[in-house]
Amino acid sequence: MGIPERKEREKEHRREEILNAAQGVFFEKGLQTATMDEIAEAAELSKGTLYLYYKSKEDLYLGVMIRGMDILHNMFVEATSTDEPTIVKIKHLGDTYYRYFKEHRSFFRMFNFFLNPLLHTQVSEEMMGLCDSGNQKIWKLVIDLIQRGIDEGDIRSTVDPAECAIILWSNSNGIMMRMDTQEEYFKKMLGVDLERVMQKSMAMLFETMLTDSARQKVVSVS
Amino acid sequence: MGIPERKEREKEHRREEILNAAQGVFFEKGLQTATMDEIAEAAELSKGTLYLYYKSKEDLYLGVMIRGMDILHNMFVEATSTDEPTIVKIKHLGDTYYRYFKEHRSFFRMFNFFLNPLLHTQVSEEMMGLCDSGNQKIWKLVIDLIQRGIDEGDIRSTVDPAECAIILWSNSNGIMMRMDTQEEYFKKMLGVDLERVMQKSMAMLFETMLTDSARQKVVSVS
Amino acid sequence: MGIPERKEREKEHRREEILNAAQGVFFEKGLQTATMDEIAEAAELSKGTLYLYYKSKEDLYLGVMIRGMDILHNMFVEATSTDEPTIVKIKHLGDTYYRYFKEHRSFFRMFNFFLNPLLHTQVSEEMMGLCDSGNQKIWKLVIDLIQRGIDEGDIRSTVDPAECAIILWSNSNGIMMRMDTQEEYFKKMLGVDLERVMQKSMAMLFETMLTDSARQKVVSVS
Amino acid sequence: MGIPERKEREKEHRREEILNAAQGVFFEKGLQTATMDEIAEAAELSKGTLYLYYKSKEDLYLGVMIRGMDILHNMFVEATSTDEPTIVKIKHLGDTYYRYFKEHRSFFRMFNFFLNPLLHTQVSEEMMGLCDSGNQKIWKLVIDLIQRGIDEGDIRSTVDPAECAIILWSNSNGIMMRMDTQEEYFKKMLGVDLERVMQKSMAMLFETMLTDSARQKVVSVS
DNA sequence: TATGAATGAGGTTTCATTCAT
DNA sequence: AATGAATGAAACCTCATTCAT
Repeated sequence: MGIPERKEREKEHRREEILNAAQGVFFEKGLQTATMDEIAEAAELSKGTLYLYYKSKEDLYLGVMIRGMDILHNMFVEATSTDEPTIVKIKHLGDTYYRYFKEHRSFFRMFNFFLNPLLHTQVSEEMMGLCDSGNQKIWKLVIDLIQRGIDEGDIRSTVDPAECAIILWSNSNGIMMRMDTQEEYFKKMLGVDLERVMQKSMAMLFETMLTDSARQKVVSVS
Repeated sequence: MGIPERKEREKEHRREEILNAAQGVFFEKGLQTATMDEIAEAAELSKGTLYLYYKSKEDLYLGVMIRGMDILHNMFVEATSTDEPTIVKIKHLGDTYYRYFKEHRSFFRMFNFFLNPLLHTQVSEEMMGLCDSGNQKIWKLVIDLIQRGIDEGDIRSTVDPAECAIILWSNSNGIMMRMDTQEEYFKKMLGVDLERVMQKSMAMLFETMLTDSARQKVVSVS
Repeated sequence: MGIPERKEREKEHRREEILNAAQGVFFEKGLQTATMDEIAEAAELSKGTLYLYYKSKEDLYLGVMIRGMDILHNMFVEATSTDEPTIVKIKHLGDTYYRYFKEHRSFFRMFNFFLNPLLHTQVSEEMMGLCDSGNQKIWKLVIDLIQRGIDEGDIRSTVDPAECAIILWSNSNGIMMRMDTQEEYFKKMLGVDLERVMQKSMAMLFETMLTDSARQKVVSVS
Repeated sequence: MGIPERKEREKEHRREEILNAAQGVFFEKGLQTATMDEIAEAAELSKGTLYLYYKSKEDLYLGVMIRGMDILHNMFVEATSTDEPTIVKIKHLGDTYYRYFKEHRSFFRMFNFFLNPLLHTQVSEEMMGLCDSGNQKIWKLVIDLIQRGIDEGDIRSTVDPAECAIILWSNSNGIMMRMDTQEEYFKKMLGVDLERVMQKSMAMLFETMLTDSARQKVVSVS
């Protein structure tokens, strides 16, 4: 009794070790450039063994990406585990996503990279399922919070919480992608400081969602 | 008399034919999966000839992408070549970008794909220069129009036109990227119609930029 | 017990098989004309496997060449493992090199071909190291023997053994290169028998090195 | 009358220009690495035109090489156009060849490179003929001079002049080839100064050829 | 005569994946 | 469970030579 459990634990442990190795390689090289040889070497395992635990290179990539999603989720949970007003928490979510971008740039990149469907043709369904549910968890957290903002009267009742979440995310994510790869270019070409742009646009979007009564609270807080 | 000119025309024509072939292949397969063999076959030319006209696969890719940028630019020019009020033209730009997304999806994808710098290491400087200038032309057009909106008193003078353009674009582009690959998914998972989201978010952003006096004009127009 | 050893043996065996195949192709076609496809086919292996064992075509070439150097070294060792007088052994070295030229012509060619540094840019450092040390071993053997000839009073003490070795080799090697490619040509054009030329020139060089006392020994021997 | 001659002159002039261009490229890159494109560009002509004047890249290579042979021949003629004793002239030939090696290194290399028959499969018969006759002219000059040395009683009558020429050339050429590519290597590995080796070996060979009476002349001269 | 566009076979090398052990 | 040798298709690119104009 307990032997299969131990085996299971060991297997899980090995999966994590492989993921550690893959993470290092993917961070440095990206999906296309990374090779299974490099990952195997980093994991101090044979290439064959990798395939024992993950069905394809892309599955491995997704495995790492899911880690990144978990990190973001945890950061979101933490950011909203205070006893501040909901409206402030929502603001914190935005800040937190920006912090995620800054501190976990490689995960941010992986995530955006993988949105391109042409680039993952070998993903297994299981992995895709895991990925979806991780994704969903995050959206749910954000949407629920916005809903609560509505319920509490700080966000206009005309706002659809899911739509709102998407807008906030699309906007900030879009700018961050530019920050990631073209911050200099925008600075030179248009004389624009992307970080400031993001702050302003987020503020702008926030404000349009707030009820009149909420606006004053936020002003006094920030 | 005119022989070198004809030669030049023929050469340009051949470049276009190659681009046609490449476009078909890239649209279907993407940069990574497409092969020079396929493009050569589609162009009914030898592979060597391709390299006579374009220095690398990535240059060819950029060549196609620049077509897409030209198309967008032309659509923008057309959309603003009316005698409507500036503020309405700005609104049209947004609609036009959405139409571009709908009607020239593959170009839209190429463009977003190429923003990832990891994926183009073989681009020639000339081609990159062409690409940059095409890009710049579009930004300039949008920014100039916003500036005019400010000058005419319809857009708040506190708005920075470049920042404003970036915000509008980031937001719409971000949502379109989701529409492109995950429209169904968002519908199922969150019950959200992304198209509606985009319309709403654009409207929202627009509104925050308008001066009080302008708001009434727009309302009466739309 | 013994399993890793057997694996190692098999691996070494495979390396040898590949070298066998490469040798055949290089002998026939030379470095430039030989293709990895041909070698792979000759080895009845996939091209990829070749690269598993050798890093480049040039490494493979060096691998074959090192065989040739080993053969020559062994012939030299054998030629000097008699109990004849040193001075006679030195003479035997010359004869042996000529026999090497006759019996291992292709190796002789490879060796001379590879002296041109323009033609090998892809050689790995390991392989180059092996090559150098093989080369050195041969020079050492010759030089040591000449030194011994000096010590024993048969070769003049004014002779520098390394210089002497170089002179002997340059001379014979130079003539052999002509024999290899232009024996007929010299016969027709100048009525000269290159083989005889080589014998004579070697004899001439030998004689100038000998001490007076040694000359009589050699005369009585040959 | 005169028009065909002028045409012929112009054609010859164009051939020379092409050769100038080819020489520059071959000197820098060697036969294998040089491309017809580079040569065409250097010649400010189209690639097609090159083939109008020379049948193949290798013919072009030979064309350049023949220039080098002419240079050497001229240097030899000049070196022997004095009123010094024949035996001194012969010595001068050796020095001249060394000067050729030093001052026209690229020609020296071309010449030795082209001795490898595997590397010229596309040479036309005409070109090969030109090459042979240039070669022959040089050998003849040397051999004739040696013969004169014999006739004048300075070189032993047992010496065959052609054989002697070959020996002298093989020896010096062999050492020069090492000097060209491995001078450092020999210095480090064996502590040998190749230049000194060459001087010594040449001196040694000379001496063995001289009659007793001639030896004293040389001593007094050098 | 001169052009230069077109060819196309061939070059080496890479790497995700499989499978016998 | 783990290995790692083997695969083989495909990748991008080059370049001597030809030929229609």
